[in-house]
Amino acid sequence: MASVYGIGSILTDVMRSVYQTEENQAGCPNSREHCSNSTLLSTDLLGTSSWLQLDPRLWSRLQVLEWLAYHVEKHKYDANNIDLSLCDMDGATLWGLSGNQLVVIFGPLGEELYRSLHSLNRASLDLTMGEDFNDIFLQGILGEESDEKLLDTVITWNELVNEEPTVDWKALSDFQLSDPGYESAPTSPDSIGSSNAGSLVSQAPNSPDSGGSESDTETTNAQYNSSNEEFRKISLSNCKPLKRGRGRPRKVTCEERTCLEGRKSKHSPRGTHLWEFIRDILLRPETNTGLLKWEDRSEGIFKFLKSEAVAQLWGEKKKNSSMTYEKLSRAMRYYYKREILERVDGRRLVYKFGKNSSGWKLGDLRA
DNA sequence: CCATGCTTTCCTGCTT
DNA sequence: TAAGCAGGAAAGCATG
Repeated sequence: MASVYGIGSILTDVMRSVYQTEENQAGCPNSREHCSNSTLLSTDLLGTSSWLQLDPRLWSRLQVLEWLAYHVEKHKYDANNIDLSLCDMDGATLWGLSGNQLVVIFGPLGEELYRSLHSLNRASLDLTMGEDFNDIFLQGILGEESDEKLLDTVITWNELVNEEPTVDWKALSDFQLSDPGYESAPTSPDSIGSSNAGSLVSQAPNSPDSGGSESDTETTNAQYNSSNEEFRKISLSNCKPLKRGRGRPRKVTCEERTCLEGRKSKHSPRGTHLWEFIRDILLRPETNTGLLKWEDRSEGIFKFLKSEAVAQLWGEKKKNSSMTYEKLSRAMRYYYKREILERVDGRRLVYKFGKNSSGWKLGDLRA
């Protein structure tokens, strides 16, 4: 059993190995830490590391190890509790892991690692994008139960195929990076989905909620959605909603309701609002494939280019296949009163963010 | 259980 | 004529 401080030498070896690999692959890149192994190991571990200055998702494998070593040292954590074979990942992969996954891998230290990772990211993003963006990113980390199941699944699969019980980081990464709650919500086969081709989520008709109110239900979503149409057919025959004059009829049939009942979030933070959904499509070019465009970026004026497609995406997000632009626009009009949106008279499909909206201004993103 | 906020649905009338 | 807009009414649903 290695001593508490044994992690130093163990990680040193791993880091040296990674360092050599990276150096061989990319030469000796730009920074001091890549050019002086001894310097890196002696000083960077504790406090002045290159990882500290970077968004964690941009970390190299080496920087991930630096970061790990720093926390192991800092918390005098027993290195024997860590399977170093699981530490070989870059920052993007690391970022994709949920808190539970980090605990599974790193034991009690996982919690601290998770906090550290995301506080670092918050600090980094605060410099560049503003709080709203941070919230969006952080909200994507909430689907822990399903993540844990996925982790189990991946490990079990590897064991089944007689490999070392290592984690398929690529699979985990793909899942996580495409799963971050609301971040990846806008996915549909004919619009945004193409930009996410290959991800697990992009192939599913729905996507999680930014606020987490749905994010912990994703494990069951695919199951639910795959049988959704069947539920509809069955329910039409024996559980029709009662007729009424005006107002909102039941959206979910009784079977669907039964199916969904186990999916409620225990602690749903604020859900995603429509205006935030719209805003984030506008702000994220990779998901905005001709759906919306800025008419006047500085004034917050934007236009629907594919109104029905946006409505479909909103419907997907809200698990509502009957969403239309007409309904969506009604919700948009309610924002006028709350001054989240302002009217743009005489222009069809054009809206303007109001003073009670946030996160879209260029100043917000830079502040 | 209740109040509240945020939609969602339906509707009528109007405008483009 | 179709599509979109405006806004009232009523209901669903999550949350506190």
